[in-house]
Amino acid sequence: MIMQPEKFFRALADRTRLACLQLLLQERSLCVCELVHVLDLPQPRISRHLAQLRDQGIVLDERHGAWVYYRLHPDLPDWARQILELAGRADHDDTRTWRKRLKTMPNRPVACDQAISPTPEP
Amino acid sequence: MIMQPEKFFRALADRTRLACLQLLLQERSLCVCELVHVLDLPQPRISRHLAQLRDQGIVLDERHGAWVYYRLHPDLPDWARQILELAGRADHDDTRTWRKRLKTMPNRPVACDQAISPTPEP
DNA sequence: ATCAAATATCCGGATATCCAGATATGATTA
DNA sequence: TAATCATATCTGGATATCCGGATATTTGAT
Repeated sequence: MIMQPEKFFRALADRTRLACLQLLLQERSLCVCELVHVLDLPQPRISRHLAQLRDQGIVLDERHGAWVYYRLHPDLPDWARQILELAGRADHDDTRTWRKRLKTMPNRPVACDQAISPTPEP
Repeated sequence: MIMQPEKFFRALADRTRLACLQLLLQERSLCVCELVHVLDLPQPRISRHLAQLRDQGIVLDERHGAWVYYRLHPDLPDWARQILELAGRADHDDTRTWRKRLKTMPNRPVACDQAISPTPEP
């Protein structure tokens, strides 16, 4: 897979996409509803941007039942990952806020590489 | 100076600007006509993009006689510099080509931090 | 088969971006 | 002062991008 810096930067040049990618860098994989909750943005907007990232080979999606989990594409070149990392450090405040919201998300589905079935209620 | 990653990425999301910045990272400072020669692009286009980068605090301009020399803004945060560095490594072929063109540029003006006066013809 | 949840896509419209070409400004030289 | 080189800006038009809201689609449960 070829990944030109110019294209990659264009992908990062949007609030929503940048936020999604930084979250995906930290948490191994997230489903759409988690991103919607954490970022507090309309679902179609998240989906649209994720589709864009998928089409560019930046993220990968994987369906598990009703949920679709996204993660950084395994073949994403190192330089691209490192750029994300640097950006994450630059707006550290945001990422910390997001992390907190993720932890307290109600009815959060389980991670896709841990199980398939939805959250069992106690 | 505040520099948000999103804004910075937007600045890099253009062929012309990205090329200028990578050149400025390698060569300490360059004037418009050098960039025009190396990148082989119309002068107004280079000027326009440099102005954009200046307005965002990414580069700094300094007039020396008829020439205007640009360089990366000294206050540009480290993370931003490192991102440029990584991008430069990613399209190494381009940067090498540019470097060669710069070396062979005819009537190249002297660097702004070495002298002020225009190129003395032998 | 029906319903609801999770996700994806379509449709307009508003806005931003990029460019080429013309022209203006500023500096140097004759 | 006139001419010229280096650089900057303006103008309009083509294209891209982003968004909200409506609507499909897919899936799991009843």
